[in-house]
Amino acid sequence: MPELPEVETIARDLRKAVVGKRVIRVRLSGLPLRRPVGGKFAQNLQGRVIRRIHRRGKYLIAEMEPRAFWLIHLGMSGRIFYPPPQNQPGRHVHAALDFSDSTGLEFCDPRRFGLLAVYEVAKISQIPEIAALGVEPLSSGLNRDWLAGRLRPCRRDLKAFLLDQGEIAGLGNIYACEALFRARLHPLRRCFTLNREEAGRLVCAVRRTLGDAIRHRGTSFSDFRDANGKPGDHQRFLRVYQREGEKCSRCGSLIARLCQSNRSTYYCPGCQN
DNA sequence: GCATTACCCTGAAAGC
DNA sequence: TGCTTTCAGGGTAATG
Repeated sequence: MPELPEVETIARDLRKAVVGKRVIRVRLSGLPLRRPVGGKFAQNLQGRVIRRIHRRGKYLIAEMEPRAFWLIHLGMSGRIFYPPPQNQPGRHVHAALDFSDSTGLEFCDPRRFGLLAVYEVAKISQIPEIAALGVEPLSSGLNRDWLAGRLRPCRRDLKAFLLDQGEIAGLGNIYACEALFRARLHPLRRCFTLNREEAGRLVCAVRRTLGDAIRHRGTSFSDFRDANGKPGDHQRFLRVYQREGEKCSRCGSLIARLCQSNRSTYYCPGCQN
């Protein structure tokens, strides 16, 4: 399930691989993703050259020339193959691009929660999905003062806040759980109850959790693979996620699980409060 | 206006 | 062995 570290890993791979390539053909499955991917999508990509690859939150953005932006969200199970696998026809391939140098790229998404779109706008910030995103967690915008200010009027619990892409862009279930563990904060704590010191702890925890995961090229359970088809390595370093019943590495209590917003939250009842 | 819930989807795992 | 059920979760619309 691609969150910020997984998307960043793919963005870094693609920067080396596809910048400068011209799209000459786009084939679509015709099946809808989060939104239908129409023929206009293919028309808008064909003939354009990939100039830069950006990441914002969990979105990949290919900056095209003449000016347009190709927006990609991997959803739950989206994968990008560069180059596409040779030996087997890809199942669940929803977009296949051919480049002018005879290479190609495929977007595959079994669960179809992903998103593909092209926007002919002047700036990335004019893309509606991007404009709706909150602070980038690895930027200076995420700091103790900013977070304390956002938490003060908020009555939600911390986990829901961390998952809100309009607040902090890029955290999903895995890294929200891990960051709360690292910050020693209980996922059910109401946001407004945090003091400045705790807000500062959470900022550090989010940054370090994401930074470590990027260094390990993301977390792979079943779905995530980088652009070359290789799994990430960070699952070996998770301290609470999917470790229900195991001993906490910090205090020895047993890791517990609860259900929040229909998602599993893993935490240590001994040292998160 | 804010917070919560239901829904979309398919593969993997569990249960029978 | 094979079928059915359950679970996983990102984003969004609907609901409270």
